[in-house]
Amino acid sequence: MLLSKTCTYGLLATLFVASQKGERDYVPIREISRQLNISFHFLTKILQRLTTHNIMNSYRGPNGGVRLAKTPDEISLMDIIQALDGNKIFEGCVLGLPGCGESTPCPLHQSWSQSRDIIIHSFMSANLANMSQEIQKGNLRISGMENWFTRKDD
Amino acid sequence: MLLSKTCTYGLLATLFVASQKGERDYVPIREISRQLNISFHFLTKILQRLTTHNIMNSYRGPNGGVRLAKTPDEISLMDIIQALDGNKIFEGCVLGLPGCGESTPCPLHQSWSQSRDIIIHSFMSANLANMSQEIQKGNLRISGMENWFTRKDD
DNA sequence: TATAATTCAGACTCTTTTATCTTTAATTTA
DNA sequence: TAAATTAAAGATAAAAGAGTCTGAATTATA
Ligand code: FES
Ligand code: FES
Repeated sequence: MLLSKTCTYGLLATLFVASQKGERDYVPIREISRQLNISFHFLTKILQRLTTHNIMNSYRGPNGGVRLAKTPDEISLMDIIQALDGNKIFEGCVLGLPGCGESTPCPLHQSWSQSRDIIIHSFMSANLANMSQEIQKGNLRISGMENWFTRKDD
Repeated sequence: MLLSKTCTYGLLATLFVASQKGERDYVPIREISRQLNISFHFLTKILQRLTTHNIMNSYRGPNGGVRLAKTPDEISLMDIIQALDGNKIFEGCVLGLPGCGESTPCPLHQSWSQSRDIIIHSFMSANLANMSQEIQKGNLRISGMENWFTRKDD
């Protein structure tokens, strides 16, 4: 897998928060958990990390929850991925050899570095503003059909 | 990580075997282990799986070891990757959502499917014949500098 | 036939990831 | 102040991946 579970959950949750309409300030984690069918406690930990990375703000107590720490156009998917998975996915040799570069290429370096650049560029240029618009229009989905059923709370 | 450790070890070992010169039939796993600095027993299991997938032939006893089951141009890197990591890497949504396609795209589908196609094409078109030539010429490396030191046998 | 070299097979341990459970702290509201 | 709501924090457990260990089976060679 390119992205860890932690990372995909973080991405989905952030996209969910970004695409929330309405005047309320904070979105409760429990609601995100239910809508996206992600374990509440697990999601809490993930969002805590996003909070410490200054991608989210959190607030405790009634009407509390999380919200974006910046405007949606200032947050790229790459920011979230790096906060949760680090950049070990994008740097380093795909075969695990020490070092990665044109000077000492492994057999996959040529094709991989090309693909990698495309992926990195995509993740950096994709920000929450663009995507949340499309999500609100219904052109993009951030959940499967499992949330047609309700998740049992944990 | 895109590829598991199992998979990268399998790729390196296969490339090593393919780039062996000489008239001997089988390459002992212990020698591959030493040259590539991979745990012998772990590598043994990996090569067993490649044997059952008809990528390698094995032979027991003195002068035994493994060899390619087909000619190098008949084995692509994709064959090895699929034998060891399956195709779950290449199929399915990068965000873990059920299903992946143009009809129900997730926010990363556009960029990911493009990158994915490039990667798949690279892995399918790269065969052992091409690569072992380059390795023998010294243009490609299949190990880091750790094999400048000897690995303690396990 | 005895011995050494080698793969095969399975159980086992260790580590990381993923997930759950419980308690604590902060905040609002009545 | 008391009660309810919510995130924070930590302990624990389950699952998967990575790696180790031991013994058995096969084969060549002396
Ligand atoms: S050296 Fe292997 S991917 Fe660059
Ligand atoms: S739907 Fe997510 S990658 Fe295709």
